[in-house]
Amino acid sequence: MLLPRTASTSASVSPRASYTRVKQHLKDGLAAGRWPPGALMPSEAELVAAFAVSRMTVSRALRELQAEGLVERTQGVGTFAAQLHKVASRLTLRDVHEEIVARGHQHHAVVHLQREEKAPAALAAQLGLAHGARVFHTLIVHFENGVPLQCEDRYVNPEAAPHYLAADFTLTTPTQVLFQTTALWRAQYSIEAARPTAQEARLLTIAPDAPCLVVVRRTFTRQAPITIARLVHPGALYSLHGEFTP
Amino acid sequence: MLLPRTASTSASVSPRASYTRVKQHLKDGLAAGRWPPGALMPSEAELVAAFAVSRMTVSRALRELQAEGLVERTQGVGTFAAQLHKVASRLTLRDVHEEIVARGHQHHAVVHLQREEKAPAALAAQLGLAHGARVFHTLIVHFENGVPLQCEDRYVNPEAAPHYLAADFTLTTPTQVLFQTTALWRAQYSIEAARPTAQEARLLTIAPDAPCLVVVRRTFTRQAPITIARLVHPGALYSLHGEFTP
DNA sequence: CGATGCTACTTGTCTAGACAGGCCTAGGCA
DNA sequence: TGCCTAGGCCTGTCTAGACAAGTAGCATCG
Repeated sequence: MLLPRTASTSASVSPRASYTRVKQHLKDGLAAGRWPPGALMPSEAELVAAFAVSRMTVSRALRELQAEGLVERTQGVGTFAAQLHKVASRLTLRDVHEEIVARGHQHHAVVHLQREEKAPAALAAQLGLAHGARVFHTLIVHFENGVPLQCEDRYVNPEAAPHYLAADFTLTTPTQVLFQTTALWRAQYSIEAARPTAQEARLLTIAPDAPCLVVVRRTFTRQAPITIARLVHPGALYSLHGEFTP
Repeated sequence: MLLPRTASTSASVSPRASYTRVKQHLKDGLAAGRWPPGALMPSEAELVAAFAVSRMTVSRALRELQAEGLVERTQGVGTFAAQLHKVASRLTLRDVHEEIVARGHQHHAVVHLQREEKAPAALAAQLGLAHGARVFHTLIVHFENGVPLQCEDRYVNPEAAPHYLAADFTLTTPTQVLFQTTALWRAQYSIEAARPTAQEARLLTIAPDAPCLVVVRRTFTRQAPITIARLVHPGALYSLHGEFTP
C-alpha cells in the first residue's frame, strides 16, 4: 500500500513517519480549539480510516499524546482532550557548571570547606544515619566570569559515596562526582526566597538583607539518602527559566 | 504461545503487561548501577530472546525509557544508559487556587483593580500589540486561610480573551478563565528572588525589604500572546516543591 | 419495576513478520 | 598504504491481524 502523502491539514512540512502525521493533526486541532478540554476526540478506528494506516500506528500517536498530557484515555470509553493547565509549566534544574558553560561563560569554584564532620542530630536523621555518625561536608562558591553566583553547602552520606572527599572540586562539581559514583533513584527539592546567612552574604559579597533564591535539594538511591545541598543564589543575578510547548 | 509468567527478576509484583516487565527489568538494572551512564545496554534482539516476546514489545519498552530520559538510542549503534542528572529535576507550577484547595485550606481573593487601560510602550511590545493599544489589567491578592499568599498583577491581550473583564475574580481565578476561553500553545516563565515593590509590600502586609519569590509567566496561543502575569509571594510563606523518580 | 445479561464499541496489549536506513568493520582492490 | 564496497548489526517504522478487558446502553426476564 502506497503512502497517500496528501499533506491534507497544515500546509507545513509533512514528516514521513505516519504516527507523526497523526499526532500533528491532533495537536493542530487541539491548538485550534477544535476539541475544547473534556471533549470526545476521534476513536482509533476513525483515525485508522481517515489516515489509511494500521491501528498500531494511530495507537502509538494517541499514546504519546497521552504521555505528553494532551489527551486523557479511558478503556471502553474513548479519548478526551485534556485540561491543559495541569501540565502547563515544567522547569528543569541543571548543574551550575553546565549552566554557566552553556551560556559561553567562564566558571570557577573556590572551596571553603572539604572535610569529615560529626553529623548534628537533625542532619543525621535527614540522611538516615545513626546519631553522631560522620558525614562529608563541603562548602563551595561558584563564580560566573568572576562574579559569585552560587554558594553550595552540601552534606554527603559516606556510605553512598565513600570517595567523595578525594575529588578536586576546583576541577569538577559535587553533582558530577555524585552522579558518576552513585545510582540516583529519587530527587526532592524546594525553591524559596530568603535572606542569606551572615556567612553566605560574606562569601557571595552581597548585602546581608539582599533577597536570595534558595534551592534545597535532596537525592536518594533506592536504599538510602545520598546528599542534601543548600544552593544560595543572589536574587539580583540569578533566575530560573522554563518553557512549555505541547 | 502462552505467557511464561515466570516472574524471573525482581521478586515483587510482576505486572501482566510484557512491555512493563521489560521496562521494569531495565529500570532495576539502571537503579542498581548495572549499566553506568554511557554503558551499552542489551539490544532489542537480545531482549526479545531473553523475555520471549516480540520485537514490537521490547521496542515499546525501550522507546518509553528513552522518552523518560533514562536511556539514549542511536540508530545503527545501540541503546545506552543516559546521564541521569540531565533530567533529574522537573517542577510543576499550578494555579494558586488549586494549590491552596489541595492543601485543604480556604482560599479567597481581593480584587484591587479590574479595568481596561492604555498599554505602555514596553508592555504593548511584549503583548504584540500596536503602540497605545488597550489592554485588560487586573491586580488581585490571593489569601490562604486569611493570610496574603500571592499578589497577582496581570495584563491580558483583549483579542485573545475578549470577555476577560466580565469574570468575577472573587469566585474564579484568571488562570481558570483564560484556560477555558483560550487555546494555550506556549508558556514561558522565570522565577527569581527579589524585593517587593512598595505597593506589593503594602498589599501583602510584609516589610518593604522582605525577600519575595517572583514568578513572571507569559502565555501564548500559536498566533498571539495571551497574557503576562507577575506573581509575587512572601518568601517566608511560599516555596515551590518538586520531586523526581525514574 | 428492577435486575440481569447481551451486545456493540472502545482502548490495551501482543505477535510475527517486513522494509528502511544509519553505523561500523572486514576484506578486496588500486 | 589508502580507498571503497559489502555485509552485518542496530534502531525506526509499519502492517494486518488477534485476544483481552472495560463501559454503556438496550432488551429481556423475573
